[in-house]
Amino acid sequence: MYLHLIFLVIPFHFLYNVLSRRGADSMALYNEIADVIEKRIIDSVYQGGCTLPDHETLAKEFKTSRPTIKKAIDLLSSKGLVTSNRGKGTYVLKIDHADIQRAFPVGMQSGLSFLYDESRIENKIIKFDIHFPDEKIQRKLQIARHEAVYEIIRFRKIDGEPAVIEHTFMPIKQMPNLSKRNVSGSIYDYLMKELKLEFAGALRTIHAVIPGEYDKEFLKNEAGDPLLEIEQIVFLTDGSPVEYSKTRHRNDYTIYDTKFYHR
Amino acid sequence: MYLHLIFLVIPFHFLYNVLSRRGADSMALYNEIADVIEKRIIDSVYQGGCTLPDHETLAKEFKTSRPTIKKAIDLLSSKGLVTSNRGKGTYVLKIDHADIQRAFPVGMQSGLSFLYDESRIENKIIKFDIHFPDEKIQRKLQIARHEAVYEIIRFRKIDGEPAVIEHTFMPIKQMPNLSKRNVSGSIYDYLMKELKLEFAGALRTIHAVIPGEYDKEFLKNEAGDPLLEIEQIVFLTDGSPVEYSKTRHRNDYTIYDTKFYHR
DNA sequence: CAGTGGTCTAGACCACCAC
DNA sequence: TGGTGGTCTAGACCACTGC
Repeated sequence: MYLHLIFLVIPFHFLYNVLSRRGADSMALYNEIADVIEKRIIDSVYQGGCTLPDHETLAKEFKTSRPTIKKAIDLLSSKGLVTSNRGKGTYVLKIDHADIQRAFPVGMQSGLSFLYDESRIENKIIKFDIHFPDEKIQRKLQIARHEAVYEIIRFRKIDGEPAVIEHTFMPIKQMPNLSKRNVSGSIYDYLMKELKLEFAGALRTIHAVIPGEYDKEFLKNEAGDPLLEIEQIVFLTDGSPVEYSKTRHRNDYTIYDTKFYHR
Repeated sequence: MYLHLIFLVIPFHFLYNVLSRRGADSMALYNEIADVIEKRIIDSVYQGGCTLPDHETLAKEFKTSRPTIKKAIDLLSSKGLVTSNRGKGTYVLKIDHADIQRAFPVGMQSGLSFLYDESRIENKIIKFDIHFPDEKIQRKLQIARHEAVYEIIRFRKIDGEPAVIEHTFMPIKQMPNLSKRNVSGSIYDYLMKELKLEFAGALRTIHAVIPGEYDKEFLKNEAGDPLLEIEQIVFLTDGSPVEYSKTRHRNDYTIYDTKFYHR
């Protein structure tokens, strides 16, 4: 009888965790729940302009706690799918599904290697150099003037069509043996798979620019056709900058790169 | 003796909440903590490339729980100030303070009213019209073809210098009495203060465009000088779109509008 | 007043890292 | 093995909304 009582006292969440252990590679519960709710929104189970079920109800349905449901909904809110109002409920945004944003992958510069199959991309190296950084590069990469950097200019085509020009500075200390060969494919493939570097994020600034000589020569840019330039600093998970670059895009290839939801 | 024991059993967090009640207008605790930590980063109390104290330590310092500290750190992480690594710690990004991102205010189109004092902005209304929406506008604003919209084209100067041209569509149902007078100042001032509309967020797309006739005429744009166009759908807190617009910026005025941190 | 989302707690278990 | 961040719980109190 005594043992029986003790057994009943084991908390439910312990049993839950043991029975349906979240594996190493599996997503967090709040992530899975967010995905399910997102699918329901896309399938119009929850329709634009209507409210989601309240936290309590969702918590019961997914057999979890309110804070976990809250976190899932916060994710959807940051993606621009729903908006929460204290006292009123969480509304689904009315938006054409074709307009729902696509993520811009971190640390992939133009993101070409992410958006297109490797075989469709063609790289041409215009410059590959090592030298000491000027003041601006020192500041952007937070390095001293005696710490050398690679300077790389690459020109990339998609399906034979001119797409982007990248102008990149990277400190040599994090990748002492970078070669022209590494650079001829996806630099980030090399940095991630070979050097096992891990990326924290990227700070990006976007502007329109007047085509210069390189642009006209390589992008086959019509005179007066504007280019979109993305300037970025990419950071590693230890907080240090690993790249400062400017990437010039022909306008028709940039649409997926520049969609954001702002709260 | 019995009463004494009961008294000790009152949970600490209850006492804490009663003693230092978070007021109606005051920020959430995790927000205040994030601000304190951000200030320490800016003051180099926590330096770029170094780790923050661990969650436990911070929780003790701020007399709060670990999840609250975690939420504060997540905020800083999404702003691009720190990056967290399981097993290793939370690192401060090495970045020049001048580069730290500025927020782009929601629902303010170009954000001019936010960035500049009202007195420095000059508005000229080029078009103010009511008509039925074409298919694209129906889709962007998620309305039926019989629901009329305002079409507004405005040209704005800062300190006498041409800055932006806005081309805006708004459903009349949410603002039946919009007049040319409301539009001559900040539209959002009117929508927020008079109509008490509340905004959830904005979905934005950015691209470079070739100057058209309006642009050349009003922005005094040099031939071939590119413009940055921000296309956006703005949403209310009930999930309905309230604006679809395209805003063309002269490049030199856009720098603060287009800075983002991506994880 | 009931119902909603927003916040916070105290503690637990986990995965991952470095030693 | 000890320390880190990541996740989750069960429950609590709050502010805000709308009846």
